[in-house]
Amino acid sequence: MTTVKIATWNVNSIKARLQNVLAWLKSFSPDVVLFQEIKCVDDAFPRLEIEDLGYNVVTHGQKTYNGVAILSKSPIEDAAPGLPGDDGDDHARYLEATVFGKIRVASIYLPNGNPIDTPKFPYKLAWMDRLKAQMMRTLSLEEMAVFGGDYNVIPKDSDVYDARAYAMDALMQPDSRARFRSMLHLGLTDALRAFHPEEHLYSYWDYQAGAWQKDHGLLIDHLLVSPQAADKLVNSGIDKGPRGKEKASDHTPVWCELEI
DNA sequence: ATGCCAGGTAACACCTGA
Repeated sequence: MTTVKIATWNVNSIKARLQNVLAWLKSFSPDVVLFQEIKCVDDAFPRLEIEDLGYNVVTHGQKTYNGVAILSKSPIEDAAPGLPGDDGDDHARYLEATVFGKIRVASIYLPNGNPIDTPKFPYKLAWMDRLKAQMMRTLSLEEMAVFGGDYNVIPKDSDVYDARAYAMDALMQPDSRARFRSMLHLGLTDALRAFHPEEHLYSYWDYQAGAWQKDHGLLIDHLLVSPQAADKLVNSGIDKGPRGKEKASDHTPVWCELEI
């Protein structure tokens, strides 16, 4: 039996976060990592520093904005950047690959969608439709799959410190939530919730207004796993450690473990 | 009602984020 620990983390710039990331990789020792918002082109990714810690690396980068990456202590096979159907969409928000020879993982940076009265919101919803279509294709393989990332969706009112404060926010609009639920209805399991049903667990705290100190957070980073992966789930959690460090990202890692 | 903070780019201001 092999235990595979898979974590997702929106690092808010890999270059600004490199020392925090290296320290976390050493101490937490995840086997697979899904990064979002690396905010750099592929050639600028600090690949050597991370490879020195025993990881293989694939990136789907972009200048200044977005950008996703996958790390694995195993070889990484069949990496596929981008979502089918996003012709003309130059946002680097999706990367899928196979790790440990048999687990298909995706690093997802779903569009934020604010403000909701601008084209950004319908862009978010259309992107969610394309993501769901890709999930269906991958699920049709009937293998272990983990779709992790910054979904930019607050699934329930109890996943935010003050639902009223976010009522008009794209992260908790009924249209956003319905699409998130429809992904679960494909047969995906929310890996965090499989072990942690408790309310007011967060993965993001704004830099502003002392949100971290007041625990004014949001739960927007999620790991959705296929039935074949759900059968192998043994644990999950949120590692709040990195959010409390100097020069922290505003997100903290969410993780799960599979016994394969 | 607005800005608060942080990062990137490019320039000493503006965009984006959630």
